Amino acid sequence: MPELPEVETSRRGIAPHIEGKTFKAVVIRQPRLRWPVPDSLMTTLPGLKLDSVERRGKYLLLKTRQGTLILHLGMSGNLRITTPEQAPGKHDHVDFIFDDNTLLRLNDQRKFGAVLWSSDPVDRHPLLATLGPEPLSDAFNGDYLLQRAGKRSLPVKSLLMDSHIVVGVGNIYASESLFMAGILPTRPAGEISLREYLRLAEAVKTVLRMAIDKGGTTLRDFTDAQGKPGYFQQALRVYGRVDQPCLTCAEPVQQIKIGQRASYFCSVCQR
DNA sequence: AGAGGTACCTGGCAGC
DNA sequence: TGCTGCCAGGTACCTC
Repeated sequence: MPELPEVETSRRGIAPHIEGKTFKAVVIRQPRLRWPVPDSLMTTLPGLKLDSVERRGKYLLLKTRQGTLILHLGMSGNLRITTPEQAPGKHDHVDFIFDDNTLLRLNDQRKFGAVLWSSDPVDRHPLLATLGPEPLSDAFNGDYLLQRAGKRSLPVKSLLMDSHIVVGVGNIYASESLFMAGILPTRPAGEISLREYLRLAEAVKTVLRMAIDKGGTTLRDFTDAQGKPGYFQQALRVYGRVDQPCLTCAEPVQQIKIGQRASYFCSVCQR
């Protein structure tokens, strides 16, 4: 799925088309996503003005004065700006139609995504309240990582992918950031030095910023709001490159499983 | 508290 | 061709 750069690409793609417009109708073709899509959206949303499209971690927040529509793209979700004349495809589960007939369409083959409504302040929603800091904020830095790692024994890659530690870093960018920082993904989080965590925090920021600049990574089906793929996959240094030469030292890139997820690294460049 | 595994779902691919 | 098993960008929830 969409990790932070892909969600941010979606946000930037949809925002200019829908901000300031008023919801006219909601069509729910498939309510069985990660959690049931609430029926009440069909009566609650029409007539509400969308003030802004924001992002918290991998959640998109469509804010109105009366509450916030929370969208999550799961592993395979996509948002598309289109029109009601465009017939829905197989996995087009929910449509949001605005007063000028602009249509925001959620497609999600694997149905791990979510569409929820929060009438309370959205940062207090149970899914958002316990999230870690944004990786591109000053709150995320080497000192913070060292403090959160404590004496924990879990692999540093798993720490980085825990949204309660830091949001937005998924399986691709965890491998890429650890490569850039020169740290083995298997190292116990509690045994990593401040110096290394300072490097790691900077690497995470750099990798995410570069990926956002390229419109995200498209491995199979991620596209932006206009249906175009991202281009960061061309810049991946280790992810998906098992047995291919390391771009720094030519040693073959290795693949192992960490917490059931494929993890890629160079055993020479990362220590 | 922390670590590890399972579950949700669809579809593509390798291997037999 | 068809079956089986495995894999995929996430993450809440369960058990130990």
